[in-house]
Amino acid sequence: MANQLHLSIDRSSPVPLYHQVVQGIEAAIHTGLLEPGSRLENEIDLAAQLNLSRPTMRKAMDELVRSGLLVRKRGVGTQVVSSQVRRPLELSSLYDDLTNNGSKPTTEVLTFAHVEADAATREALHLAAGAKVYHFTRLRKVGGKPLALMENWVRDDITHIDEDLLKTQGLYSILRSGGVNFRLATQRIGAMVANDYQAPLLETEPGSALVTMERTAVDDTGRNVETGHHVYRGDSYSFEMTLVQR
Amino acid sequence: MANQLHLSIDRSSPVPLYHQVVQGIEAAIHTGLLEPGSRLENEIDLAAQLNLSRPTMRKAMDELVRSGLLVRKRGVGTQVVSSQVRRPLELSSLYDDLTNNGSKPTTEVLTFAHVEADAATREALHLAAGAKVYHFTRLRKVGGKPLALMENWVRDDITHIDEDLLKTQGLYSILRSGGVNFRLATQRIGAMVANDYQAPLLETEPGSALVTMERTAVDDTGRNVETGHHVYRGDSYSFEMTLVQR
DNA sequence: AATCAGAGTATGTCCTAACAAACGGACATG
DNA sequence: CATGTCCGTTTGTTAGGACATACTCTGATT
Repeated sequence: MANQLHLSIDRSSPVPLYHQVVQGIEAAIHTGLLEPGSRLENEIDLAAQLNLSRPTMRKAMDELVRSGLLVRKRGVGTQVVSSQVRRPLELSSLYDDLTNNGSKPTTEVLTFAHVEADAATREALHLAAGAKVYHFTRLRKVGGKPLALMENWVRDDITHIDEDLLKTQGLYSILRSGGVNFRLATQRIGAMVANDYQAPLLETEPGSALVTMERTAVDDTGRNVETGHHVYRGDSYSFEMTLVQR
Repeated sequence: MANQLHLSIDRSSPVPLYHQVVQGIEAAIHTGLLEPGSRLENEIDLAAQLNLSRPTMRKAMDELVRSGLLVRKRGVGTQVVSSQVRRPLELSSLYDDLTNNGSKPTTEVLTFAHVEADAATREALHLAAGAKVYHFTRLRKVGGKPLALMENWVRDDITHIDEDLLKTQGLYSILRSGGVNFRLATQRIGAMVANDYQAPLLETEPGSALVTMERTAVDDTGRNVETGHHVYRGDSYSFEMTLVQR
């Protein structure tokens, strides 16, 4: 039970100590060194072994508990959560998701415009009347098979966007390059049936099931940077997430 | 700018100080006392005003940042980012959601059985061959209108469950009364079209859009307590959540 | 006048220290 | 034998201090 996890802590690294611990324990869990259900040593001993203070050790474990990898119980100890914990739903775009999975997505830009924002967009992005936005629709395919139809509105005072850029990069990657630090996003997931416009583009039948997602993303300065309305083929996409009780 | 938030901290309360601060600031934001975009005073002054140490104040603000209500920036300060931040997706059941919203849901129990678990269920709940589970399907209505069709499998070594109980209480409420402390859940959200079995029950047409959700919930001892497959009417239900970049 | 350096400010990280509360098992008691 | 009480263990909460780092603004220099 006294699982010896020999992590190496680099005090000269710019990476905070607690985060090094997080990465170390995550790695130990994923490589199977720490088995699901096994108990960790207590915080104080672990901290002593790594020459860290208890608060630092605790902060690391806090993160792991939050992300659902560990479970703590007062008076008992801390153990690795059993079962196969999936990647929690993070602030990432579809493009990120797919490239992380090893697929190679392609993007077609169906429409692209730099126009005055309509009322709904102004509301979503908190813009004043007369402000302009980039408005475009894209079709994303994986392995030649269409997967998602995406319509987005992006404020134009962040970075320049054009059609060529959108073909080669995900939207979030472009915005991050433009200096945007995303902090949070609100999204809503639902369902609809494909209409006559969507069906041929997604190479499916009108009346087939689609997953819908509406999302608005906010950056660290509080600006609502982007809002979008996406639909995914219901037979090949679903949202998977891990919820952690706080 | 120096927004005086006169919170009252009760040191004799069993509620931790940092959590009292969280609740106080949350309340201030929701009542509009703290406006979106406004800057808070710095951590040290706030802590001093409430007679708290900086770590305690910081822990409170950490939680608010995690939940997406505040945004911090080194060298600058902390500000309210709110806008219309919705309730994040928590580990709650539909019944909880609805009762919290003031609606009055009713539940019909369509089938109920105490049976040996099939292979898929044994895998989902990590049960040994021959173990028995409660298996039941329920139809949930709000205002007389059907909203969700739910099929669940629950291990039987937790608490007794019967049909009458399910009519009057949500499943999670029953399990919590049985001593289960939920810690995390993995869920997957997708879409499908209603089939001939689902459509009449949900009082909709075959071929209309449904939101699907599969969920497996884990308690604090690492047991997979419950797994379920739910479908919701796409025209009246969607999942809303706030994602926070860590 | 434009640019760069530095002071000031606020959050970020890390430490030592202490007490509280819950859990589980051992032990004593009826 | 059953039940309740005590105690050691482990996490939970809180304090107070120190230094690091990033950002903003101002003043000095070119």
